[in-house]
Amino acid sequence: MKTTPRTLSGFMELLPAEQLVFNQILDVIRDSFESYGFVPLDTPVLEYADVLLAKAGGETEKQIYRFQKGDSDLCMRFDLTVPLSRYVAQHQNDITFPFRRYQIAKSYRGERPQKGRFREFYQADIDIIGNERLSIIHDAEVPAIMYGILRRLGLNRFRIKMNNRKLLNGFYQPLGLTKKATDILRIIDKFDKIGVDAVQDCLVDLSLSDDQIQSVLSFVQTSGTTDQVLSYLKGLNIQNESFQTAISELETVANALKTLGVPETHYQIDLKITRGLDYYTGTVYETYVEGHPNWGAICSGGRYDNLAENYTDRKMPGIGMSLGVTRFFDLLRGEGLLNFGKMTSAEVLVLPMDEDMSYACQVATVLRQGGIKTELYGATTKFKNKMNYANKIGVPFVAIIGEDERQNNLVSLKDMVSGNQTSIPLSDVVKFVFQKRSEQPEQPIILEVSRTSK
RNA sequence: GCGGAUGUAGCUCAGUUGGUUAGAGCGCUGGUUUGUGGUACCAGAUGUCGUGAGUUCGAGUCUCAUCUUCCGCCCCA
Repeated sequence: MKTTPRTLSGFMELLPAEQLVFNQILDVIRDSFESYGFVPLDTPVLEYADVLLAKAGGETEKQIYRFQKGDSDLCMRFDLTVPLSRYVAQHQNDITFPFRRYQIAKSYRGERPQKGRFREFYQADIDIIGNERLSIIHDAEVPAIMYGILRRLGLNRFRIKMNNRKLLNGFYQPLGLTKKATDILRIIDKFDKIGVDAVQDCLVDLSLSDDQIQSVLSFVQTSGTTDQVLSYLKGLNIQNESFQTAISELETVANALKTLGVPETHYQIDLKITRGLDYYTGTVYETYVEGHPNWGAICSGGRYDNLAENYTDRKMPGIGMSLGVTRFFDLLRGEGLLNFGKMTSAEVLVLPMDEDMSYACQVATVLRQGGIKTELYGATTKFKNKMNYANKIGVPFVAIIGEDERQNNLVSLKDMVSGNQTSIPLSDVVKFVFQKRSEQPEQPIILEVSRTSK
């Protein structure tokens, strides 16, 4: 009896064509992060349980993968932010602030798998950590990076929604709702999902007065352009330091976003955005893909005053955002919006006609040394099968190597899309491939999200 | 943790009130084509019907149990 090959539920595994696209996405993210001067970080998957759970509440403990090995009580990381705070606290004397790090890595949560929810998943995190203070400009810089990434991936119809936690604190205090603010925010967070009526019912259950409910509902439902929302907020005339600070911060961030290259069509102030329950203390973001409200936020984050408070007395404010890559990929794939095609990373497949491989090897070496990803076909089979292989893996060019080519130091290069075949001297083949490559338009990774969703 | 579904070929799925030999499309293999793939035509292979028990002359089909996967809820630090 053979063991049935299988993987754990909630652990994504991809076929070659998909994995290539997934890795392209990771490449774009990594390259974008580095273009803004972020440094890579790679913390361990396993950490001491008491370190990772220094702050955690009940739900975290339920979902975390935790086990004993010898006398050690170990946990698998459930996000990248807690390890970051540990890292920053541990190495604070060796780090130069503001510390800009990115980390693209897997995290683990033992929750019930569902659509777009995995037990092992990639997150792409960026954070900027300050020492005692951190400029508000970074609150605009971080979402600008995420905007750039999504655009580079080929996504156009999305919007980064933002809010400010100080605004919410400042709003609820004069209403006498400070104690209930956490519960209210949790309900408001579901607004787009459950609708205004259900929200109202929930607020009634919290025993808010009718006046309070009306105030809350009309506040969170305020929408419009950035300027409109800002003037609405100013017009409320709430004389509360927190509230006024928030307005000024939102205004600063909105203005800075423009100069950082994010068009107004792609961000907006949305007073329904709350993000989590504690932890965040200033700007908060959630990014939604238009036409896919059921996807939820694909990329979110915000500002926190005190990143490493569980590990050190030093106060380290930070701003960060996280893109859930596994989830994002899975949702895109489910809608058929990913551009799969190739099953190889090679640009050229060298196909020997006969069993004499020496010239074929030479051709492959020339191509590789010229910076062209090249695969050498080694199996002895009928020529038709070799071409069939080339077709299946989706390689753009095939270099056919036979008696004629060998005798004359030529390469017969076939363009697998057009079917055209050209005989080229070996010395020119690298230049020729570069030429062809530059003539082809770059394919977007994500196909335009244009269909209307139901 | 609570609730609802699902399981038949590699994949997506049909399969009648229980009836004798288990079906399609796609994919796969081979051929038409021995230095040229995609399209077309022809041929072929592939199943413990999730698993175990029960009812029955007879179970893919009905009953029970169990496992798997999926979808809501909770939660999302």
